[in-house]
Amino acid sequence: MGSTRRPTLADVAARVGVTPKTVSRVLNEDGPVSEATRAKVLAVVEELGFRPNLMARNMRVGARDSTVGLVVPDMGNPFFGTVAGGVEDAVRDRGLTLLMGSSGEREPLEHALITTFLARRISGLLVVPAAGSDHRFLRRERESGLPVVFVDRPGAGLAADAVVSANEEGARVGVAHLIAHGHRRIAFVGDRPATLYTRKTRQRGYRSALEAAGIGHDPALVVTAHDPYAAGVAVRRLLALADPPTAVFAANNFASLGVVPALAEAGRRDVALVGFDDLPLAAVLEPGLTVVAQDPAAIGRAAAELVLARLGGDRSRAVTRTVPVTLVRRGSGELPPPPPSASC
Amino acid sequence: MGSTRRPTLADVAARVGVTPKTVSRVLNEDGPVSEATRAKVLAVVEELGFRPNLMARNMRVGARDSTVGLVVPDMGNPFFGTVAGGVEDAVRDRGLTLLMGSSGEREPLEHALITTFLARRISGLLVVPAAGSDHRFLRRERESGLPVVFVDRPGAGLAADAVVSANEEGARVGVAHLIAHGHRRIAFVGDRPATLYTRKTRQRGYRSALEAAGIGHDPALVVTAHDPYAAGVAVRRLLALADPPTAVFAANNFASLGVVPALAEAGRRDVALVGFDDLPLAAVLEPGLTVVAQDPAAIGRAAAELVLARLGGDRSRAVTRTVPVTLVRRGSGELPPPPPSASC
DNA sequence: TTGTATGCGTTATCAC
DNA sequence: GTGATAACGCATACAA
Repeated sequence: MGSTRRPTLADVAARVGVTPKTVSRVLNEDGPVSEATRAKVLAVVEELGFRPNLMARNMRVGARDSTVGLVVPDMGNPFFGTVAGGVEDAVRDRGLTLLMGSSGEREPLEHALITTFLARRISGLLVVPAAGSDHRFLRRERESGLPVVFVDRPGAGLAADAVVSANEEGARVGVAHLIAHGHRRIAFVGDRPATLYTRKTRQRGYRSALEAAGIGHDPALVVTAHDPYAAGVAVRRLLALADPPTAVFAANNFASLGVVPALAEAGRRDVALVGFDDLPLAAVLEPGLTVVAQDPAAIGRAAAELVLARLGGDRSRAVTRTVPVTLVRRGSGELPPPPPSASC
Repeated sequence: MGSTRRPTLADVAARVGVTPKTVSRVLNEDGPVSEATRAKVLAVVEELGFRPNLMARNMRVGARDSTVGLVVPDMGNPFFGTVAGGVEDAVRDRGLTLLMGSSGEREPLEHALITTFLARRISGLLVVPAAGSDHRFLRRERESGLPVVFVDRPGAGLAADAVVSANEEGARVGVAHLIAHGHRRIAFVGDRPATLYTRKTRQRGYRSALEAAGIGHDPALVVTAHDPYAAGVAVRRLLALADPPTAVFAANNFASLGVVPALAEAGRRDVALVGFDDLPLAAVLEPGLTVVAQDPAAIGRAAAELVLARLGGDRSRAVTRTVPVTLVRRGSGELPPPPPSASC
């Protein structure tokens, strides 16, 4: 039980009465082979259920493994899952397989995962860098030709390709949308840590929209929350301000997930809301949630294509691709501010 | 450029002035090594940035690759993403890496993916079988000792371990919950194809709850929908029946995603609803969506543990593990039926 | 404590 | 057309 060794090239060869190399030739359509032996080989391959061992094949002189490694913070997050799907789609046709792991947004785990991938001699590396992680240790690899692409956020300490969403522009568009509907007191609920790339760029978009409209920046309206609960708390606090916001920009979907119920529970259907990143039930809410939607599948595909291009010999300098976002109007972002009333 | 060959065991050995085997001993803490050479080896390993080649290591006599393969229908689905996360967590500590791919619920793709995984000589295989796929082709592998675990749905044509949710019981509990709140006309919105395992088992639970309550089964209340849109259409049709349902059981989250907006648009806040599988915004809806929540991370972990146990030598017969589900009350499932009125 | 011989399954090279 | 030989990077078994 559990011990029937898989057939090898040599087994097939022996059974046919040729050398392994001939079998190899048939399978890889390499050198010339007589039609007779060719047929015989294929027959025996079928009979024995022979499958070439990719480990052995990839171990040829200097060859890399036919895999690409992908590190994400969390596979359960549909954003990263969809990114991964995009990567896999783009990579599969080239005979590459996806090696995947999650870092839990923790630098040590990310590092360990990447190290394992490198030990496997992956053909390309795609990383959604954890906050604060440093990729200097990848320099040697990059120099020796390993394609590295940072996804969703740029990496640090390494000149490598990157694919990101149009974060700043998306936030600007989202906030400008609220301004266009008459709002001037607009809160920003962003991720923690505040140094996170997506947080910073989106906040920059927020500020630039305000500036473009000649609206002064009020630091009291900018809050940080790392989960829905914290976002809910933050919103309640905002609404309790002496001069509260009439609109909220939720800079990611954890923020949206907190802001939406907080507004609902407070019975504040008059507060406008635009979220960054789409949610499955966004259209079902009342009002529907207006969002700046990202395109995670496109991000994954773009990242994979960069890896493939590098693998194909593209030695040009590192680029950053920006994937467009889309404003999806569903109601919450089109609410007008309350009519100006006599201040108490 | 791009051609500095990675250092090998031999390179390190040469630089230290010992044989490769000695270096190997140091790295694997195998045989005895003098403290002097040990230190020297480690120094050179560091200096050269040497990383053992896992491909080569795994190619030892009869050894399998230190990976497990996971095939899911769709990585963008947070359910499967979370399953994958559970698998990875459980597997990582044992030094195994996750090889992942999505089948798009299509049998040929699933087959191709598995074949590739086999060619890589994975140590274990986890599959969420696509509807209608047959796994007879895996018999040889199973017999030669490859651990195979079906996830979320049992496989066909192969005696292998499986991990599934408590589908039947969950549906029974969900429907019984509606019955307990006074409903007797309860619709069932299930997946397509109706032969899908999860569809069948959940429908069985639905029927058994009805039977237990002495409620006759009305085929007109059972509908099939494969996406939110179809589910919405189906619900509208149900509500237009002469004797419409007062409650709906949505047997998966695509169904919920269609039923919720359909009820909202129809202004039917009086229709009770219980969904199978949780949704991120479920608590935010009005009323909150009552669901039978699955535990995808636990499913992934359980599946991985089965693989590990088999890898550890467990040769007992194939088992099916059932992961419990939980009824989460949020409002929609606790709505009473409308008071009986004179029929028109 | 360290070295030698050998093998894993495949492909490259060069010969016949 | 086909074969013999070496090599990829590491580990196992046995010697020294």
